[in-house]
Amino acid sequence: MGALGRPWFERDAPVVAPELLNKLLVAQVGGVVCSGRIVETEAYTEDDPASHTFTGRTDRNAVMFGSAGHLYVYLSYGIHHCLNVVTGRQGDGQAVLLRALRPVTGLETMRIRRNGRPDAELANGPGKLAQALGVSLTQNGADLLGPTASGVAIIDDGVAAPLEPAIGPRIGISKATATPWRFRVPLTT
DNA sequence: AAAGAGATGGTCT
DNA sequence: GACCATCTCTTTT
Repeated sequence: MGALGRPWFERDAPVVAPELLNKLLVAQVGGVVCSGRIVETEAYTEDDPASHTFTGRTDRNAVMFGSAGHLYVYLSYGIHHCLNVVTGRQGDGQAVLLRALRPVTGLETMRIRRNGRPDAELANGPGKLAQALGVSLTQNGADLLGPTASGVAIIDDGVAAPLEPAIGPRIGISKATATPWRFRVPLTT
């Protein structure tokens, strides 16, 4: 139980992505605390054609070039928000996209935010989990390691990352589609 | 069960 | 003006 140190994140995204599995993402928005266990991630690096940072630093992706352990939020398709954890050394331009959570606390609020959708569909996608937690561009750049000062944090509650995560190609991209940088917690029996 | 299309807006060429 | 790190609803097998 406890916080992860910043050095823990100062490694390449493809290394951090599988290790983020089973960590808790906690968000306090509007006085309500919601949390979920991270069950699917994707890695994006600076020399990766599918990454927002591939063509260099811009206003939008500036956070990705910042220090590790911060939250990079962007608007996807003009409708949804997607949450990323910045990794690597300062100036690197790497991040891990959080693709799915298993809801742990704040289910009632999540159901409302997700418009009464079935529990299985509360946070089983990158846009869905952002909506369920109530996180949007307001939290872009938030420090995920501080004592909840930002309202969003990643916590290690002692559940280890899976020894053999399911690995596959990333989803929803048109470049570098063969790179196997998507990681999932294996289906439990 | 699978495939298709519309929504919707910031970012970049 | 094109392109999306998506989601949901509708239409078609």
